[in-house]
Amino acid sequence: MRRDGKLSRVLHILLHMAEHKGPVTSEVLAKMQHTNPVVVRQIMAGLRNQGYVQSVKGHSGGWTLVCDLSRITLSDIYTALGSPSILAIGNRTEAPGCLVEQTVNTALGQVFSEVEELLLSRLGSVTLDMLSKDLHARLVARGASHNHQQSSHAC
Amino acid sequence: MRRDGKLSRVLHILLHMAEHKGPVTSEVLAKMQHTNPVVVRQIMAGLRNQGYVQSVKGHSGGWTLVCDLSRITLSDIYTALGSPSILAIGNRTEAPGCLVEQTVNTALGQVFSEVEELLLSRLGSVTLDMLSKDLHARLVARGASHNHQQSSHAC
DNA sequence: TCCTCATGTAACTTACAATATTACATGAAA
DNA sequence: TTTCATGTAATATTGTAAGTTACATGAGGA
Repeated sequence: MRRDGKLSRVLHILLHMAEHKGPVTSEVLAKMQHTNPVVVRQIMAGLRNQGYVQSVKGHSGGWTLVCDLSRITLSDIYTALGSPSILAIGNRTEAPGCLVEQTVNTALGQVFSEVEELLLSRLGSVTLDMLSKDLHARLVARGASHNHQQSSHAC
Repeated sequence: MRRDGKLSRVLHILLHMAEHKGPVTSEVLAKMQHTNPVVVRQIMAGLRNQGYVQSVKGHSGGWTLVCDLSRITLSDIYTALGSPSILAIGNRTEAPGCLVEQTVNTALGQVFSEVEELLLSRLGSVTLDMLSKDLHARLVARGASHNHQQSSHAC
């Protein structure tokens, strides 16, 4: 099954923006992800609507972070992306009136809800700030203590 | 993303078989699920390999349960199906050397593992027997206390 | 003013995995 | 020996994420 990579992708983008002074264009972000600028804009649209980032058109335009990283959790981001489906397995509903199907779907449905709840709660316990601090620790560990302008995560 | 419905499907099949004396053909099971007999055989192959069901060819052949329902959990079934992917969201690996990507993937990876662990543990806590008892409770609740031969879950 | 840069978005194409179908082989019972 | 049923490979269909194209909008700069 094909897995939705939007969350992973947008976090990569946000961390990059946090390291960068000034706006970043969709084209730069797209190159970083080996994808298309339009895909970047589509993903970022949700974050813009929530006010987490800002986009500016024209010369020296692009995307800028406009939020406090310590106040945004991964579940906020997940929600801004439109809460894509979490589970790759699900219930069939071929015979809605069938008691057997109802039995199965109720049992599985309870398990699935519990799992989704855990996922959201775990995502809610991680802030972007925590990820950013983790990134800096990795940069130091790699010995990449140059200034950020020509930082070592060109990707 | 398209969700894998094998687990839901195979549980429906197993509960049906539990209600039925004697072998059931793939064709009957397929009609019940509004699908194709070949799909049923493919799904059931995994269960047969684990010894949970038996298949017999030719006249009055078909599928039979050959296990104690109280000793088989939903996670056993899930495993017999080949442990299909659980999560619909995942990490991208466009830039494996990138520290940003490593940071993001590590954080998400931990969450994902925890979630998968919970799912397997919850599936492991439900036996087929429990589902079967639940089904009977529903049959009684509907007032379908006729004999099982012409039971009300024709689907 | 006009040109260039950048986003905004709809429409369309591609890629891929789950499901469905076809075709034919195998083997058991009537 | 005919019929019924499974076993399985090969192929087709379908649903969805991702990628692409095309064009509109709007903000500087020459």
